[in-house]
Amino acid sequence: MAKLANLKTAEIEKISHLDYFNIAVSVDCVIFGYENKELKVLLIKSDLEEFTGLWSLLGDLVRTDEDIESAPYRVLKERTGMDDVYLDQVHTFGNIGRHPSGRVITIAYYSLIDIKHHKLKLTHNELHWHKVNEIKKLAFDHKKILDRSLERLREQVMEHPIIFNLLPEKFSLRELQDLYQAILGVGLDRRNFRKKIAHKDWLIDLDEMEEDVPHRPGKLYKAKSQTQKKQTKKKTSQPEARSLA
Amino acid sequence: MAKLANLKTAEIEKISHLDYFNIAVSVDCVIFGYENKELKVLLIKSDLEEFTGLWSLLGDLVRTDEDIESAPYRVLKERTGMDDVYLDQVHTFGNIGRHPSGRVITIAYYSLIDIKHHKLKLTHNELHWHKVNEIKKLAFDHKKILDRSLERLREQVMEHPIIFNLLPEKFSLRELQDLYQAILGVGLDRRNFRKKIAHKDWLIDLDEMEEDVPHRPGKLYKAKSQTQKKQTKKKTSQPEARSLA
DNA sequence: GATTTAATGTGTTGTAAGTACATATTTGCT
DNA sequence: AGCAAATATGTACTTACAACACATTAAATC
Repeated sequence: MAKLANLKTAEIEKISHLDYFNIAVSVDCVIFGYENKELKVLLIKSDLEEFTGLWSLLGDLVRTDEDIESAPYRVLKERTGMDDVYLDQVHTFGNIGRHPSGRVITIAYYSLIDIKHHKLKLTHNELHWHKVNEIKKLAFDHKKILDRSLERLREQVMEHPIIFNLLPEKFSLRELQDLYQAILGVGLDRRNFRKKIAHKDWLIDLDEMEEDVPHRPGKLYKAKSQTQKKQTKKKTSQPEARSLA
Repeated sequence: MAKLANLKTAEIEKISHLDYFNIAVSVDCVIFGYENKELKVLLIKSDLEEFTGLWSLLGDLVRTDEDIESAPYRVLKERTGMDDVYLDQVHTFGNIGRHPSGRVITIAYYSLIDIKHHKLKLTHNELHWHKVNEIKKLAFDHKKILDRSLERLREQVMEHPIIFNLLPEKFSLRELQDLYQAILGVGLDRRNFRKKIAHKDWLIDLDEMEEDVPHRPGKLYKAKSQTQKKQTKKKTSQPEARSLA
């Protein structure tokens, strides 16, 4: 372990192994779900004395033999049993004092899963879904991580077809709109919303109707897969003057 | 160092210190500059045998007694002598094999500095500015880091007044447009560009003119500071239905 | 079976932003 | 004086966004 990064060699060799291998690396997952028109996040009771009574995100130390991208998948798999999940790296947090037991930096990921579809072991774990809106305080710096992740989700959800990971396979436009509203925290005009979604080329009309609803049933849609995209589009937009907005 | 992250206590205690403190943490800085209508990045000759002849980003291991956000500032200060720089975290890279000497994950930052304004010790360091467009290969996974940082810069530069960090204090609209074009890699219509910039409330008209240019001189502007923003604006837009575009 | 309720499913119109494009003006240079 | 190379600004067309109204459908109730 002679040379690391871009330090000059002489500089490095004065440094013992332990001087630099003193930072632990963890991942934390902000697992979003959606239920009853509310955005939720999966939390676990903190097992640290310093944080008794507080909830925290699901995380784990990164193993020395796994890519960091693999770590959040492993956490998700272990905790929810799901392994085909949407995951996106948000930010890395590493202030000196963020972990009471030592120097631990954490790489935050957010994940979108369909609450109904997973099989949590909610019983023996102290694992619960919490309404995002009602969370005031979390263990560690996890509230800050949550806030940042929600901010990122709000940015992403506008431009990328990821929101469907929070819904069952078939859904109506009303359900989709309710979900957008829950995430963005605003009300949307139904007619404008539908127009905007319609020309995004994200949906497939299933020619099926909602059932067991106490009103006129709406049409059901499912998300178009990546490969199904842009088949109806006339041409690919060629590189031209990009907007500055 | 008994309990870490959210592992169950029993699980933790089987694990020795060295099992988990085996990952080193570094930061790498993608330092962007602008010169001769071209976007450039500051690189150093790699001092690793595996990468002889290749260039790499400026980086260093994170010290155990500094916040991770402080590390890139330290690197910038050491290498360029500048300490009032724009820095933004981009992404954390941590594949197992990314560093030939051991397990090192790196947190990437990009920085925007005014090439003319800093005082590099370009002589005794093997430090040089490279045109971003012409970079094909770098040491480590630094090409991937560069690509990702440029992508982020392109996103940010549209919506936030950060581009001015690449320019001298006073600049003309043509210089600004050239810079946008260099970053975005596209041509922009001069008249539309000016209109768009004009209503962004980012500039102060200095009532000065360019000098020593071999053509009609343009007006000079400087960037409006954050506190000077929105004074001319009529009202703050209140929370309403957010766009989905 | 007629009425009420609570949704779905369009359509229109005004405004703001984006795009393409043309002409006159100012300075330095020869 | 005339040319070269920019600045500076305006207009018409088109597309996206926001606000808003009405007819339709199915289930539940009377």
